[in-house]
Amino acid sequence: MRHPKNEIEDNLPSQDQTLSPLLDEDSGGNASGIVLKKGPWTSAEDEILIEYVKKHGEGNWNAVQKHSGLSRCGKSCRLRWANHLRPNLKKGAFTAEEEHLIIELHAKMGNKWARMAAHLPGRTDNEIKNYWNTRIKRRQRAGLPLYPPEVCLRTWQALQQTQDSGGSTIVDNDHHDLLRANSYDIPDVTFHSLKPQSALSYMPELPDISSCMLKRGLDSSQYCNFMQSALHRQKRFRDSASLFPGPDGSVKTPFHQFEDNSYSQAAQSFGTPFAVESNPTTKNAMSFGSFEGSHSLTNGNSSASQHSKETEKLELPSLQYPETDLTSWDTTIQPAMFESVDPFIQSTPTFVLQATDRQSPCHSGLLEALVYPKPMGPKNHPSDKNSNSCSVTPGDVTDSYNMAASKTEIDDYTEVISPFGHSTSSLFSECTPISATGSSYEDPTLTEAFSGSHVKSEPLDHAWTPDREKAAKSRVNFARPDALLTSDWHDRSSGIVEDTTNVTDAISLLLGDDLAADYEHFPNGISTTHSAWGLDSCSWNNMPAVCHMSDLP
DNA sequence: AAACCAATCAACCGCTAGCAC
DNA sequence: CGTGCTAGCGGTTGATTGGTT
Repeated sequence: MRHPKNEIEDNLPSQDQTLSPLLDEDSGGNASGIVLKKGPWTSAEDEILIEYVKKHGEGNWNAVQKHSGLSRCGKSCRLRWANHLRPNLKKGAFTAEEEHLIIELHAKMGNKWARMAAHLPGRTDNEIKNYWNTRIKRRQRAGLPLYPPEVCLRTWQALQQTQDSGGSTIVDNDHHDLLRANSYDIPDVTFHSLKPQSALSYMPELPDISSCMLKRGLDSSQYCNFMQSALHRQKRFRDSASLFPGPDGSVKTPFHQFEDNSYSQAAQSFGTPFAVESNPTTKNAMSFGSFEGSHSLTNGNSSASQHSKETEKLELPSLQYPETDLTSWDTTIQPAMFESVDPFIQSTPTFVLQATDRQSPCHSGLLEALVYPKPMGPKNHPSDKNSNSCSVTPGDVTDSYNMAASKTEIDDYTEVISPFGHSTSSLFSECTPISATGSSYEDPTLTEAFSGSHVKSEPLDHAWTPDREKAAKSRVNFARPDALLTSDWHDRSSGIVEDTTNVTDAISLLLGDDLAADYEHFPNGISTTHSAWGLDSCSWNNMPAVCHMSDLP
């Protein structure tokens, strides 16, 4: 207890306590006219409650006051017992394992604190909730993504697995509904590849992911700016496509993978009307609040009718799954994270398969969201510009695009800026462990660098050891977008990624061709040089298991 | 030393699902 | 089926603490 004032009152609540302003006015009183106390509990009250529960057991909380004389409402008693008095409660800070588990669980469940608490023995929903809210604040300030990238990827992979297990790219209605309940209302989009063998119908469930990522990683203007800019680039590129005719006269541009209507559909798939209006001058004309009918920003708890105000609330929901999908995590998250033999490699690399084979823009969207986490929070002040290479604001991005109207011009940029104001190099390092010396994903120095101010960093809770480093090197780091595009892991994925232009196309679609062009500068798409991206450090991937997801009920 | 600010935590509030009647 | 009660959940508030200026 942190209320010494009350600790002094070591006995039953005094009269002036019960008459204090903390008195429960509305529940106040009860049938017997006893005024119920509110506010901090005293140790004396605790003892009474403990005694009561010993005698009568848990439950029937409203009877506590009746039987024990405790001037507390049943609700308050239940809460006090559940959060502080019941046995086997674990006190103290969360361990690294617990924190990691919370992150995983939250990625899957969202703000289902009670359900999360069920997976953390000795912890209460309140504790977890407080921890998470603190974490949100911290990471917002630091401009860090809420989830480690690999969590997003695993979630995405699990999602894909769920879809694929249905034998169709079209998600079953139930799942679809569940996802939609937490996503923007984004129409399914069918993309047609020019290549007959890869013609596909892509029904992106990604919106759930992307919307979540958006919700947590991008603010509306940034995202809209980016999408508008990207789509504008695509359109512009298409318009000038004759400049790059292919051998058969077709044009190998990312955009030409899509039919014209797909263009606007693609934009619509992001819940925006701006695809049709590709004029960049309208870039700020919309906000997330204009997503009519969308209720996803509210964590899926609000009806579609509650829209405007609530959608503006800062809500950082999850890559939510129906809990029935826990099984899908068994084969994806748990082994990849916790076991030395990485089943990510053993299993079907769903993520890459879909991302590449289908040249899915939505994959790029996920990748995009993963690698372009928006520096959230109010501390995007000008000083940030000086902190590191994150030197362009979202608004500047569009400008940078305009300035970089040609590939040649782009080549002059030594540091290509992501649509969200990150350099292409920094954006990766922002998402991934950076230093070979063991700096974690939550490296405080990074935190400071990104935020431009000193903030409390996330705990360096993932101790790095040489053994872990070795183990990490033996596997693909899925936290790293580049890892998805490189390594012999590709070869295991049925050679699907042999044509890296496909990947580039997908990325190009999202990033815009100029950024993708920069992307192409890297061997195999993105640098495979471990040191360049800090692949040596992989703390998140080496978290020991608290429990396997397969053990979860 | 004082003022200020952010972080943390305990507790409350409103809402809802489940259940019994 | 409707009503009332209870337990539980998630969001929010407010007190306290600790760090910084």
